[in-house]
Amino acid sequence: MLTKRQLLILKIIIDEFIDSAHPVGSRVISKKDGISLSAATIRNEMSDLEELGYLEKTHTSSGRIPSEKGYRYYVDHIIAPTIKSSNINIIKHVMQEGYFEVEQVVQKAAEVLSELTNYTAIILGPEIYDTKLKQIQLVPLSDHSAVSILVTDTGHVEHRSFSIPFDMKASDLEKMVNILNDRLAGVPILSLQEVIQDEVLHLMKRYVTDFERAYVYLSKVFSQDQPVKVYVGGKSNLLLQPEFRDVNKIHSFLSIMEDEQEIARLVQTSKEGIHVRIGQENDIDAIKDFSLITATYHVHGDQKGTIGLLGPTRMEYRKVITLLNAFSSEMTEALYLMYKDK
Amino acid sequence: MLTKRQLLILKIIIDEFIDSAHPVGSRVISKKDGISLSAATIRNEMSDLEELGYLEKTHTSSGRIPSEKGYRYYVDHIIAPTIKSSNINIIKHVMQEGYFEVEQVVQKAAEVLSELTNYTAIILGPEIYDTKLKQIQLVPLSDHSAVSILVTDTGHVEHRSFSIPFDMKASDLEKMVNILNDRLAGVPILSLQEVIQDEVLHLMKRYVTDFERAYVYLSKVFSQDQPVKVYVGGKSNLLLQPEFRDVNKIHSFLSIMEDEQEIARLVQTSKEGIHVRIGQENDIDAIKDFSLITATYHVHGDQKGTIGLLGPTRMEYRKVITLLNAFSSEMTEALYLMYKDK
DNA sequence: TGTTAGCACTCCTTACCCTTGAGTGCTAAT
DNA sequence: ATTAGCACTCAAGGGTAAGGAGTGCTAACA
Repeated sequence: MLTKRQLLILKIIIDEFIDSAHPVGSRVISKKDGISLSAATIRNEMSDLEELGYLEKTHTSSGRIPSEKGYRYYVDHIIAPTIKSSNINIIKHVMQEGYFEVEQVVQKAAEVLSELTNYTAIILGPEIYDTKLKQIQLVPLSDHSAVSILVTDTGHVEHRSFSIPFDMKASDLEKMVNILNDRLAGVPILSLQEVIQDEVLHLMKRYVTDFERAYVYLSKVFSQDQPVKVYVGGKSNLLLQPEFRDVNKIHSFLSIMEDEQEIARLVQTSKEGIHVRIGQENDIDAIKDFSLITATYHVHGDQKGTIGLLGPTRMEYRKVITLLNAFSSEMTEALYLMYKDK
Repeated sequence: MLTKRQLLILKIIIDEFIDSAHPVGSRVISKKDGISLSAATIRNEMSDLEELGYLEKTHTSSGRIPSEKGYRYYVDHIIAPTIKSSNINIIKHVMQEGYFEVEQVVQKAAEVLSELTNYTAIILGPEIYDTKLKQIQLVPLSDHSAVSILVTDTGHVEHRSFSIPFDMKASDLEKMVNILNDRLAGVPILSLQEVIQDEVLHLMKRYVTDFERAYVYLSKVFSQDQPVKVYVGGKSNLLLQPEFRDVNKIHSFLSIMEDEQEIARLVQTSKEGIHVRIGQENDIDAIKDFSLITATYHVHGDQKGTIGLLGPTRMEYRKVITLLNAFSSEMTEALYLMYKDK
């Protein structure tokens, strides 16, 4: 257990390092307001804190920088109790500007979030666990091609073009769509394939000539190729941080950011609420010297989305956590208003 | 007019510099195959070429690097005659893997193109000049909200959610959509607004109660917010080039790449075929020390798209032009096959 | 007249040394 | 328990010297 004084010194060092990115020396601390100790005393305390694993040195005679354990302690015990979900007006304002699409809200949130922090914002669109099919539409484009359109009860639209076998009758196609609409409306998106197999295929067999081949074409419509949508804001913002003086680091970082599904895996979490992952705590090697803070938001009660900020381990934890808290609830509210009568 | 020997030397210097990114000295050239001149002679020629504006020095006693005028000459007179649109098999293979969406073809092309060159690929989706409206659909989600869906004759789908005024009758809404479909099917997307104003509004006035307010809501559906779709592949690839040793350059480059509409403006051109823009020739300041090579491709004869590669002025012009030629025709063919019966 | 060898000169790059300053750890005094 | 003092360490920056790549010019040569 740390003494009150060690705690204070640890806090000062981390705050200072977060601000300046330079190792913090004993003299700087001794001059701080609220500190009436000499540099020598501070040095002793710092030496103890290093032995306990909360601080590190970059070389023998350098000042101290926080270790990951230090950051962890800082997040869990020093700032956590002081954070309150502040309802910043700007955010409320931005989030409720009368958008009509989830996409817009989420994209805007990512941009604003990144701008406010200079870190990279990553937002996962609402998951589709609980969305249900509202309607299937089929728009013929020509004799041999058509677009199929799926609409969910949340207003999300998926579409896909496909070819129609040469000898297939238009009337059969129509029958298929009718059957599908009749049977599939209200079915959760994730169960579509299953319900089709169990309940719809035998019906189609009865009414539709040559249905097997037709189904091969239609089934493409139901294959989800993109499980979650990923929105990223301010990739280049993060590169302003002094941590990126090294060009190789920039490149490896950007390579990761090009793979959306990798990003999704990175951010995804089962936990509710705020989740802080510091350095090595991250699952993916490539960002083991970054910190990632995520929060969840909700649409319509059941659908969950994730909103996160990726920055250097030397991150403004307090600010980011406060912001994420605010965004999480504002987004939930904005999306609730959008769907309140659906 | 350059002598044959000057031409040869200019070509060697540019080829060498493209390859190594280092200034080229007279000795290196004198040792090349096909050169039986001493370094001193080469030096005289180089001096002349510099005076003519085709070469530059980085400092008084350095080797030569090509000037932009040099690159321009190289592109126009040295390599241009030797380029033939090679039908590389890999490209054909990649481009015709049985995609069903334009999006997929274009996105894939951007990725492959960047991978083959280590430059950044930028592709503008087919322009909508000539696409026509196929159908408008309205899917009600609840009493007070609905999704409207526009399908074009090329299978492109646009959609938008909107709220329904509380006191509006469902039957009125249906009437509106019927009128719209009846009158707008086959109308070019770009003329939609106009045709609505001229031909549709007075019809609606007759049949639909309180149509003015309804129209306010519906009109949102017809506003194009994204004129062209932009696909980018391999942003980070380009950063591997030695030109990016300077971190500031990286940052300014990435900032540009975040603004899709800026990119679109950058790449857009009215010219058909291959178009090479070297350094200062580019419209936008931010990339005045890059080169941009673009080619056009076609969908369905009339729609035009642009496909481009952005790299350092020290670009592998020959390779890129050959590749773009090949991709341009392969994409045109792949997209033609997709739509041949529409 | 075109080509070439030779040489002095320029400038970049790298290595090395030296100095400076920030910071530590330890000891002894308070 | 705290602090002043001091020796020590290391990074960063400036200055200089050596090495090397390359040029331009001159004079000789074919």
